[in-house]
Amino acid sequence: MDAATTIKNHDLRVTKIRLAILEALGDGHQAKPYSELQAALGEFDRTTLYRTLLALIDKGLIHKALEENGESYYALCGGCTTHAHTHDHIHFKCNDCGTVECLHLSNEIGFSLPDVAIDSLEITAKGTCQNCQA
Amino acid sequence: MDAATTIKNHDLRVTKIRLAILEALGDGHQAKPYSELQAALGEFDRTTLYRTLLALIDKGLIHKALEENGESYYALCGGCTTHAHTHDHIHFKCNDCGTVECLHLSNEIGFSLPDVAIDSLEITAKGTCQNCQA
DNA sequence: TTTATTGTTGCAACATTGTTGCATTTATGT
DNA sequence: ACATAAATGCAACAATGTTGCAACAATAAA
Repeated sequence: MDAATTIKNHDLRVTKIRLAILEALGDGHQAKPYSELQAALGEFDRTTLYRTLLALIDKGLIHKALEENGESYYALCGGCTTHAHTHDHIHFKCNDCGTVECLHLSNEIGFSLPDVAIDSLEITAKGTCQNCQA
Repeated sequence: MDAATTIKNHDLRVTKIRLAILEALGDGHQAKPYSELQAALGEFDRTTLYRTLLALIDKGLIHKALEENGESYYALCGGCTTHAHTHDHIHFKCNDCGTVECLHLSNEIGFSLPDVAIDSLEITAKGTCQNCQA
């Protein structure tokens, strides 16, 4: 399914910046920092980028993978999960190259905490990715 | 051990704002958002607060528990772990009251990812805390 | 294809947080 | 009490978040 169709299917109009953002987020398993999106989408107004990201998140096309040092990382939802907003994956950041990836978990993570009811989990692992391992 | 001694033991001079921050962070298992610290420490310059937080993190007295919506949450290290920067706990945020707590894990979380070497893990759980459960 | 309308965009403006440099003040050892 | 290195406060600027509003464009209907 192409990007335009995806956008339509999520109750959004097909516009230049929306196509551009989906294209900028690439193959879908890698999260891009805001600054990189801003640079790549320099032709559009900053506010428009801001609101478009909100809209895409709201409609379930993308998600905020993590926030680090005041910067947000965004990634496609489709690349990670079948159902939007069901993120059964973790985020991995390579300390060497800085790449942030959405990875599936082979095994379920199960643990419980006393006295609290857990709705959702966010897991960020840091280390060295395959490319950066000697 | 009182706050002043703790500060000294970490190679920092004992100053008003440092004592105030440690006091503001309270009993140690609860993380406070920056805005709350800023409000509580309004008598000090914003830059001083900023640099003091950096210093306390650097020396291992506090840690940044999580970042959410562009806001950082800080908590005492001592309340969570014996050794600074060894955070064998997760962060739990209550969706109702907004409280962020550092919680110990009774069981170890073990999982592996193919092709990457994991150095550290950050886990944030969201749900309902004991107080907010009907 | 033209029109209507509703969503979208760009601009201006302001708030908050992060960050650095520098002069002044303060904590601490001697 | 004094010297000195550390810590603070102030000014200034960058980046991101956020809102209002007028202009514009994507879509559906005529």
